[in-house]
Amino acid sequence: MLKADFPVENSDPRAAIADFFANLHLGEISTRTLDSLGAQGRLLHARKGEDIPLHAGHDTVAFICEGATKLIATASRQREQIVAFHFRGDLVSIPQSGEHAYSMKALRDSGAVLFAAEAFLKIARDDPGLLEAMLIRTQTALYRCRDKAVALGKKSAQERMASFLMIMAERIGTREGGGCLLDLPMSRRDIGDSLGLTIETVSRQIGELRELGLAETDGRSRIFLPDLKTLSIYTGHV
Amino acid sequence: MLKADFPVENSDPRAAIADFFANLHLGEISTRTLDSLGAQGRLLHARKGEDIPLHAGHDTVAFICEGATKLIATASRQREQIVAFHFRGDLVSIPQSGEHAYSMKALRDSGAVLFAAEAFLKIARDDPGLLEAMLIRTQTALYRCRDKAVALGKKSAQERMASFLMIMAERIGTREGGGCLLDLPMSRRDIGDSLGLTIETVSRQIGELRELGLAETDGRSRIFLPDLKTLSIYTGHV
DNA sequence: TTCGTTCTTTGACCCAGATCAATGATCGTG
DNA sequence: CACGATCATTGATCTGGGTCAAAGAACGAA
Repeated sequence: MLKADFPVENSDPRAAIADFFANLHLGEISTRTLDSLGAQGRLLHARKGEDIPLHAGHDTVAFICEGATKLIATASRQREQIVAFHFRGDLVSIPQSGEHAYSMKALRDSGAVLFAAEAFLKIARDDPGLLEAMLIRTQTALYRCRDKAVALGKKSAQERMASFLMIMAERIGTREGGGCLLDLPMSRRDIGDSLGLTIETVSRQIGELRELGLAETDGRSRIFLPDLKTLSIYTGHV
Repeated sequence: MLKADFPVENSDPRAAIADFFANLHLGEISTRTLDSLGAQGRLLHARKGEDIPLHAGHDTVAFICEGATKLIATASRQREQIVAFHFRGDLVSIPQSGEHAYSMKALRDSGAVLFAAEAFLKIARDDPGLLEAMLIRTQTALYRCRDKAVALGKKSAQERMASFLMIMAERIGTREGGGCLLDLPMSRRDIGDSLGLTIETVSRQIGELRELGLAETDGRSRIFLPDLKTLSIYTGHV
């Protein structure tokens, strides 16, 4: 099991990769491709809060095998925009150079397989299925990022909060009675840094949704959404 | 010539596609792939301000052959977030269904070849080079979108304006003396809808940059940036 | 060139959400 | 299970950029 014995810094990634593909509907994977990926990938585990070190000097491709992570773009000291959250089964690509510096941190104990993007692409070049899977995943990431841009550019604090909860409900929620139960791995600060808001505003917006009967909180991380239908009205979509 | 006789709604896209690949360093393209693309693609021209109709009911892939376009996500009536600007040589993928409705408009007289994403992918599946080109382009779009998310989430109006000008300088600017000359195809409203600001704020920020000696305007569209180095300090990056 | 329309600039004022400041809840640890 | 540290909530106040309003430029058409 991936989570068995932290901290593990390096072991054979082949099994993790096979698992990743087998469980996550990324389609068939040939033994040859698996061997190549196993040889190039670096499996590593990070405890909650720890940094997941990216390939220095190279673009990185990461498979998230287990846990939950945040991808952070640092605009300048003390201004960190969370660009995406990732969960089990997500595939992330991170540029080395560009406008901003990126880093990745574990929100829970997490496992990931990292590749230098170049090496990964070299393998994918010989396996159209892998290349296509990668393309589809990248498109999904792009579409999500565009949605985030709309939220950050055009939505009120309440709309952002409602959208965030709806997205999380879809990605990691569990149906519970008529509603949806969330166990959020990220802090209020993380939510704020993702939505372009402060922790205080996040807290106030959750408070308002609570008063509207659309969210029930339990501790720091559990949120129950009794009525997704009504909540969706508050997202500011058409 | 693409711009010869507007409005042209449909003609053989094969030549346009060949041109697109030949001029824009998308690598080699086989005759077979070109034939397939030619058979599936819809070449269309749009005058300044016109809508570029996307495939209804399908995800769309678009090659921008000529001109300049904006990709708009509509959150709700009267709230349009411009998700990206595209120029000659850009490759755009647009989802049909998702959180928001997307549309594409020409900022100048423009030519584009459109594909139903499914049909395009089917062709690309037999041409790993094309698939890889598509992947690279999609990654570029993702990286740009993340930069936009950082701007929208964490930057002040002035920083967004400076970043915008720097990005445009890189994409469509022409070096002129020690500085850079821009002929922006988009209106102040477009800039505002792209940066999450109002036209008034955009105008005021340009005014401030003018007073700082970092921008000289001439008419609505021409902006000369005499000192990119200093301007970059105002972008809010590290 | 002139006219009319549309786009841009500038000014006055306002508000959503940031900032500052406590207080209260939660949870990991010994 | 009690302590300390971190995280979340709530309240008071401030401000960057939005909104409203009115000139003033720029461009297209005739």
